[in-house]
Amino acid sequence: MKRTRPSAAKRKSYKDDSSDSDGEGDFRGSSDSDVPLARKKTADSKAKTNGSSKTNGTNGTSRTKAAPKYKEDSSSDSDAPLAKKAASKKTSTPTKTKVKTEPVSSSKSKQSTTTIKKRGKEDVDDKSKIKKVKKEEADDKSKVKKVKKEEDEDEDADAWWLNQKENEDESVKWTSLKHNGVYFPPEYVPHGVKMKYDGKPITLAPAVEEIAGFFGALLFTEHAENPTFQENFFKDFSKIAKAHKTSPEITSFKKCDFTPMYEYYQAEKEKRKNMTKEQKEAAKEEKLALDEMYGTCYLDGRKEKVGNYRIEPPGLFRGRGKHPKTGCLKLRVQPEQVSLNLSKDAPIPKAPAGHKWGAIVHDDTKTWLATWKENVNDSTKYVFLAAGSSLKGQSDLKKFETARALKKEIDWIRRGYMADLKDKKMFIRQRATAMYLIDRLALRAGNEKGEDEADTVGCCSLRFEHVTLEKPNIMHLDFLGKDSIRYQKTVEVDEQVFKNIRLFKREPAQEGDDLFDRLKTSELNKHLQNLMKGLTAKVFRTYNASFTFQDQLEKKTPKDGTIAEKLLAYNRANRDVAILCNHQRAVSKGHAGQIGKIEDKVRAYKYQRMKQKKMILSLEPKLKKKRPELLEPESDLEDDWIEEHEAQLMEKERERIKAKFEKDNLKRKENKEKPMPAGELKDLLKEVDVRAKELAKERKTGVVPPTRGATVEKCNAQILKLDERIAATRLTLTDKEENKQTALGTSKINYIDPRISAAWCEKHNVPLDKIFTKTLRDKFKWAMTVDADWEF
DNA sequence: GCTTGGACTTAGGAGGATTAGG
DNA sequence: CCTAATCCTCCTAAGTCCAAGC
Repeated sequence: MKRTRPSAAKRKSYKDDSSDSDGEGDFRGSSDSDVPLARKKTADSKAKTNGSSKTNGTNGTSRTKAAPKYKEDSSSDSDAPLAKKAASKKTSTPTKTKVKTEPVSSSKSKQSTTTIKKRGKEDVDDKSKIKKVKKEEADDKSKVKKVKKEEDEDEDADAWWLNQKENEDESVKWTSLKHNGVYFPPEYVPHGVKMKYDGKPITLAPAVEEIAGFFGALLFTEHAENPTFQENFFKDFSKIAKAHKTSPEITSFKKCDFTPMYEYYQAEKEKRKNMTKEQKEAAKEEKLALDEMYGTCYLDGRKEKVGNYRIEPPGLFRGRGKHPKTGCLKLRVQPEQVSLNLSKDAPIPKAPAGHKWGAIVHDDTKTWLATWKENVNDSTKYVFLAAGSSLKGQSDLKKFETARALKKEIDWIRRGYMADLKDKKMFIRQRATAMYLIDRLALRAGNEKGEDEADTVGCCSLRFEHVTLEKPNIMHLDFLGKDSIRYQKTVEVDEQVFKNIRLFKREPAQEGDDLFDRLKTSELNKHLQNLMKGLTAKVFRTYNASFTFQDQLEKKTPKDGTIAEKLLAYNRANRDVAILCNHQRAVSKGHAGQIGKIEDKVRAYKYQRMKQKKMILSLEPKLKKKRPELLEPESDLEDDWIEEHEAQLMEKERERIKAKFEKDNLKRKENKEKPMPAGELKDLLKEVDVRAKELAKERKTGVVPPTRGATVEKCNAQILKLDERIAATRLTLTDKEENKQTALGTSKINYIDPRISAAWCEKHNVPLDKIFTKTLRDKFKWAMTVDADWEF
């Protein structure tokens, strides 16, 4: 069942579209829609949605709890917790979106600006454009250059992008398809390790042991600690245990102790790590053999890679966020459940011994090779071709061509929805407002979701509690999006958008009610299709991502920079896109430590700089007046730290001397010379002690006597060098900090037209493999033949 | 029409492989 | 050379969108 809006049925009765031609006036009371408790979701879940930002979470729960049931809409503007955010206000063009999330975000507001500022100039004939697109589309395709012959000579026949046939029936995906079926995970091999129940080891039948093992392997992970996960797991586990008549019967999760199994699997892991070279080699061989057998197929006579040919092994369903079914047992898939798709003339692969295939179909309008139903969510699983296959490549190309088509239409489309923001019909207003958000903020469409899924939203499914307003036109968004990733941004929106959202948030404003209460993604997409063939909500994401990337890349690339500098620019442009699309990753567990290390490095440089400065003063005391900056203490350099740092330096020095001494002696031995006496080493080490004392004295007096051969000039040069190093290290520091929770991969793989990257590499002489891994080069091979001047 | 589910893209994390740094 | 950090691949969940089915 769908998790339809609580008031879905009632909605009609009091908010019928036919009655709202009078615009804002129709938002009347009818407070009867009582929201099911199930709706009591909060946005603060999901540990990985960065604890740091959690603290200032302005989302629904806290405020709605306290807020009066029917508050004046104005109250939402002046909510206390938001007040301080006003600092983020920007007095700039209304369309500029200032995104304010984590510490550093200046770059991203820049990009939004550019995305936006082009609009509004040309005035165009709306309808005639549509026709034009088609023609241009065809032109663009022919522009794709002939392959410069490269390593792939014999693969020329595989270069589907060279002979793209026009007007081909798009629904037919292949004329011939042959493959070897799918690979099933090996049967379970019992290990006999006993879990404990009520403190005592308990014997389990293999089928039960296997499931206990699933949980045991996850012990001490977030999943195993999650109560929902435990509950779902235990329900399935105890049922199976009961069917196998364990004694005693397993009835209480609390009495279960899976640690023996946990330890067993840990040991297995360790074993795997310590495999000998030969064993590793053998494992590789095995994998290669499987790849050959199942990983390849023939599509229209061409050899192509299959993606996920392994049937998913049984295990515990690991739903993300607050998935109600997380922890449920995912059963082993039997061949009888699996259907294969191949051509009529293709030999039918043999099913595993003693088994039969569920069905054999010959559907040339489908790209899947195999499919089955999964038991937890009753969803369909597929085996598809790999990302580098022609089929995937073609749809990738099509996707980006649609996004490019949007680029040509975007101006009038934007003008259109901006005008619609004031439409009398509430439905149209909501639609326009949603389009605005999807376009400007790159939100996802936001389909309705079922009750037995995690409560996450996209644009059309936003609820009141996800949006708060702050006068004059600031909007705070805080909700869980796909994969329960938190979307938390503060943006400046168009005045009319602000007014509309305030209007949508009017009574009966209750937590749980939809912001866009009469808009569905299907209707939105239908409208988009009318504006442009192939246009759907997700195209805006693709378009904005690729456009932003190209734009930023152009601006950031230093024309005469080194490759490394250019790559930095590339990654920064990439990051802008990732931030736009809210692609996040968990902050790695070592992050804080790594930052600390780099900070220490900066401090070490500062320490050296301090020494140099003082040395200058010893050389030339007069400079105290002329260059007072020499007297200024370095920031962030505490006495305690210096002392410790020096101790470390000395310790390192001693280590170094010892190592060198031993190495020298080894050499002498080889040369049949006498080893140096141990006394020699002692003397060397004594020098270090002397140096340590000197340093202690310098610390006390603050005077650093010049080293041999030191001059003011040399010291100045040193200081300059240190300045540079400090700046550079600081840069990596901010870079790292900014990157810690931003994942660049997703946008690179799915949103950024690879031809932009290919052209850029060509233009700036950057080797392709610096930006695309082998798999990505393979996935994007259709895009690698563009000229340096290709434009998205 | 409206719902349901099929088919395909998009998503982050796990864990192994590789590279960098000490 | 060894270890830690980073990169890359695999895995499968979770979206989007559309068309079938009522």
